[in-house]
Amino acid sequence: MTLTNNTFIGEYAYSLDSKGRVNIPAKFRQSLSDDNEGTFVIARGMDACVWVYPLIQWKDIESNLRNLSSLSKINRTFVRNTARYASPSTYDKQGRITLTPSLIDYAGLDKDVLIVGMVNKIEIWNPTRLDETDKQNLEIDPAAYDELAKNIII
Amino acid sequence: MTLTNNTFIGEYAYSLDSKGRVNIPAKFRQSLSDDNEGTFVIARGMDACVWVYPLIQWKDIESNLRNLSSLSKINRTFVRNTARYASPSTYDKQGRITLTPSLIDYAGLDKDVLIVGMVNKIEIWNPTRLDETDKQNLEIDPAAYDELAKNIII
DNA sequence: TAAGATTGTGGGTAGTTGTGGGTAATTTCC
DNA sequence: GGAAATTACCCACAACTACCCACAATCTTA
Repeated sequence: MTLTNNTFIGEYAYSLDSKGRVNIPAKFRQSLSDDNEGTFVIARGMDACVWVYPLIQWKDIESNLRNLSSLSKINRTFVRNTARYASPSTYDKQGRITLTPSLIDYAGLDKDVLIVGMVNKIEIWNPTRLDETDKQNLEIDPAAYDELAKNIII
Repeated sequence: MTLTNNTFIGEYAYSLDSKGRVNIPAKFRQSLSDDNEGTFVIARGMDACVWVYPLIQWKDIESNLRNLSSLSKINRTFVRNTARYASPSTYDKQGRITLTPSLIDYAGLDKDVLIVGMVNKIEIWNPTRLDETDKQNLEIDPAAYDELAKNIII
């Protein structure tokens, strides 16, 4: 059984090897549509984790970035911050992508990593950091959830 | 794996040699379409860095500049500043382009340089200056920045 | 339950990439 | 026109990356 293309849910405990490689869960790979050519784009997450986009998702972002004129300083800063830490990575015959040292450092990744499906992208976490982030997020203002309720039904 | 043609993302720490040459990252060269004939146009960046355009991208800019009427003073200044310091540079068999002394001076480049993919162009930075610029950019209006991010980040 | 297929993990190797320097051709300047 | 400086082209090497193979654990299926 496969869900919608390029859709990722669930959580997996995998390991990062000495060469900076992590496995992409088989279910995630199966969900990838062919036009991604087995390629993801890895980038800095807004939280302390690595974001992994299917190639065609990233191309959307890229074309939006392309339309921002570099005459404006805020545009330059935004494009730089977004593109700078992003890099394409195709998975090998064993289904692994290679992370960059810079991203491993940013996310504080160690041997054990947690891979989380975020529907349209994937997150790679250091389990300890995810725990900490979770605790902080418990303090989210209930009013914020009320606001969210206007936008989504579950 | 190849991304979109003439599209550059990621960050690379390379070095400028005694002859003023810098390597163009292999991934960037692979992304270059054939009609560029291995040629870039190097120019002054709006920040304290060197901008490196693929030839055909630069041709677009040229035709845009052509359409700016010289009746307006700001147009004249802008066209002059843009065109004045620009020069083409073809990479050698090892994939390196040669920078002009004027641009090396403008960007304050030393041995260690940082090459940053900016989607439609490349930036070459002195790492120290980029750090400083990053710090200054913290003063950017967060609301305006978030508004930008909201429309682009997936 | 047993056999086969799939999946996650580790490591070796050959090709690619980044960097330095040498030499010949070209340009500049007196 | 000739010397000096600059530029373009070539070669060499070390470090790294991508690709390949191997194996154990898990899941699937008959």
